[in-house]
Amino acid sequence: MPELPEVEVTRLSFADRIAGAQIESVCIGKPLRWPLNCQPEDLQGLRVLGVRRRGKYLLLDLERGLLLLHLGMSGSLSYGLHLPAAGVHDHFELRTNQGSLRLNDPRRFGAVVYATAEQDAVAQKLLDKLGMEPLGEGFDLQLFQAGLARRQAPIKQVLLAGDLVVGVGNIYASEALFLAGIRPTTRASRLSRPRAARLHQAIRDVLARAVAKGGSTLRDFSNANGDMGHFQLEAMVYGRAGQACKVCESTVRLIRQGQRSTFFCPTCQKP
DNA sequence: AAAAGCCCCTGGATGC
DNA sequence: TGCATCCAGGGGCTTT
Repeated sequence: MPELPEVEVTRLSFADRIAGAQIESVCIGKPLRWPLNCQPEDLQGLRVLGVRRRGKYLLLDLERGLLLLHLGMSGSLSYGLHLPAAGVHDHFELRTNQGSLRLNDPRRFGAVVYATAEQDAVAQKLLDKLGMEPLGEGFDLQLFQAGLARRQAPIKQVLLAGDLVVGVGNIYASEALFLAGIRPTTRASRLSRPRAARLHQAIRDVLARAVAKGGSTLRDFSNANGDMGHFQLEAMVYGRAGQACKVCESTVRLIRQGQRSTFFCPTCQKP
């Protein structure tokens, strides 16, 4: 499910309302990807200072330490004063005096992990390997070009790896490569600097537009208010195998790369 | 170091 | 209707 746009849209949908809240209790459901790394009672009484995002992680800053939330493939958050009764796929709930934050995640690839600080071992293990943030100032073109130059893997898989640039998942990798006119199978190191620059811009553009559209809702994504996204309607290639390219009318193709689907237009996207 | 495969888990769609 | 198979927005770990 959630790539950078969906995570950011989720953050924006509840960050203001949870800021300053005091944690009253914490409920745990079935195990997620990793253990919470503290006792639920340890969080009682702490204030939530704010919510940041790093890649596909949400970072809840607490007055002591922070919670790292990851939505995995099927996770979504809901936030409100009166949430409906918890269901079988609700696996974490933070109850505060300003509302409850609840994680629903059928596949349980998501995670909620407590770290005492961003520098502690638990947080660093998860955050240290993350690449540049594509939105904002830190997405340096020269570093991006240099990073691509030393990778022999297909460009699609370099984007998905997340150690060069974060947040680009399976939907937006296909979409960004379409916008840049680059075939997903092209080896990253073979891209000319102008083409790499075009991809750099395409990544920024597609992610920013997706955030503006509330993200993509393929089956069940919604933000913490339950609102669905609309960007999937604007996808140029993702999910459109066999259909006509919206630009040139060639048939959009589907291939497998690293056990994931990749969509591209054989005419608009050059090797 | 980098790349490729496997695996975690549940549910929906499709095919027989 | 029932059952098997495949597929899904991620990414850590192990092996080459």
